[in-house]
Formats: sequence, C-alpha cells, structure tokens
Amino acid sequence: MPELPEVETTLRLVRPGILGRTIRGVEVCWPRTIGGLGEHEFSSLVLGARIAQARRRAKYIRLDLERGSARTGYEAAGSILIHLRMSGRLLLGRRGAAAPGWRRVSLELDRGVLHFVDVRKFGRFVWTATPAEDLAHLGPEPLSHEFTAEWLHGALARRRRQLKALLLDQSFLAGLGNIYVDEALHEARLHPLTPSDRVSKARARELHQAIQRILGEAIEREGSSFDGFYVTPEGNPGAYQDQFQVYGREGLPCRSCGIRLIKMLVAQRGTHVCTRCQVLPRKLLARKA
DNA sequence: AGTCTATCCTGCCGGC
DNA sequence: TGCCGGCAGGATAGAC
Repeated sequence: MPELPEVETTLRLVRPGILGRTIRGVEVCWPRTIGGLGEHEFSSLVLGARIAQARRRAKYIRLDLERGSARTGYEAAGSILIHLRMSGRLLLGRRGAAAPGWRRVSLELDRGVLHFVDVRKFGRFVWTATPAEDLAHLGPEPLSHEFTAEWLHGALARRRRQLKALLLDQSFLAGLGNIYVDEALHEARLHPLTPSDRVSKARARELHQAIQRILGEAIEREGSSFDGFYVTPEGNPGAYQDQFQVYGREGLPCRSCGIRLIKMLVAQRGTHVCTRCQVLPRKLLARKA
C-alpha cells in the first residue's frame, strides 16, 4: 500500500488528468484532512489556481500551483502536499458522476474531478506556501543517485539503532514502509534487530542493492495490493504482492531455505523474518565460539 | 540518543 | 449469528 512504489504509481496514473488543469471548485468532506486551515481559507487559496507540476517526494505527492495567464504571466501560488498514510487514494472522476465512498476532499477541475478518498482519515491533503521547508526533514530518496552503498554504510554506522526502526525513519531514508523494509532485509539477509552500527560494508552494499531492486520492481508492477484494498487510480490492483518473500507469509516456508517464517514485533510493527537466513550478529558469534 | 506509548480513524477477521 | 478484542500499510508528540 502507500509506500514509495504505491505513491509513485498513484502519481503516474493521476498526473495526465491533472497537469495544467485549473481548480474550479473545492469540496471538503472531512476538515481535518486539510490540516489547520478552515475550509473557506483552503478554498480561497486553491480556487482558480492551475496545477503546474505534479511530483513525488518520498511518500508525498506535491502539486505546485500557479496563478495568472499566458498573457499576464504565471506566478507561484503555493503547493498542495498529499500524504496517503494508511488508506488514502487519489481518484479521477468525471464532473457530475457519482462521488466515490469515503471521499474526504474533492477538487473540481476545468476538466474532471480529483477525489481524495481515505477510509481511515489519517491521510492529509494540505495547502502550503513553503513546500520545500515542509519536506526538508526527509532523508534521501532511495532511488536517487545520492543514495549510495557507501552513504548507507556510513549512515548506519553513525547511529546505533535497530536496523528496521532506522529504515522506517523517514528522516533517515525516505519512502520505505513496513512491507518493503521486511522484504529488503530478507533479501539482504539482515535481521531487523541488528544494531545499525554492526552492519558490515558488504552487507550494507547488499541492503542498498536490495532496496533499489525491490522498489524498482514494485514500481514496475504498479505496487502491491491485498484484500482488494489498494488499487491504482485506474482501478487495477498492483501485482508486486506476488513477489513477497516474507511479508504476510508467517508460518509458510522461506523461499530461500525452506524453514517456517515467523512474525515478531519490532519497532511496534509486525515484522516478518526467516530466522535461518536473517541471523543476528550475536548468534553468529555464538555459533563461531 | 533511542525506545516506547498514545493518538489519529475505520474496517475486518478470528475467536467465542 | 453476533459481539468484541485485536490488528492493519504511517507519522508524530511526549515521556522515560
């Protein structure tokens, strides 16, 4: 669901329908979704603005707004930052068509409607004048060139935290969530409880490669779906869940070694592990002794 | 500095 | 069948 690949998929499918469109109407069905602003204030800030850019940063979708015209010239009019959190979705609809269920905010465009749908109401659809500052706390983008194996090894060594907790920390590395962290750790054969400063350079390299490979392939497959919960804005489920090696497979055999996968709690999150493939350093030492 | 807890919410599943 | 506790992909604030 909404981790980096699902957010990227959402953006790609929605972008053609919203880029260059002008916001003609606003409907706020759940006020907390738009943050601290009142509905009236939010509306006045976005009404009449044109969506000039639509891009992703980590798990955020950022829509840059402009005002003006080709004749008078355009000027920046702030941004909308969208975070899907647990259950948020973006849907494109037709004007006048029936509104989807669990709708929290809708932007009526000069052509079509953008709906923000969110069963659990954790998601946010917020206007800001300072998008860059609002996103400044985020760590590097895992598919960018600044995220290298060398950087990862150094950054892990500078901290002493449970590996999984650190990878989930968006200020450390931005975009991973519970599913893809479990998958990446298994592929790199690292136990989620490993202290981050005990990850060797070789293992950091494997982890770096696993993160990039898994995220890249998940984007190619348009993310992961289960229980019919997450679907792309086109209504199709993603297909990456078929590739899961550990997530949701507790009690089933590890596809690498055959022993039963377990589920444990790490950083207060359900965590899927193969205890044979992913061994804690402490155990490695004990085994050698 | 790092870890844990509570909080924001609804839906769904399993157990009784 | 119906009720109820527990759990779910995320992020943050505050306590220890």
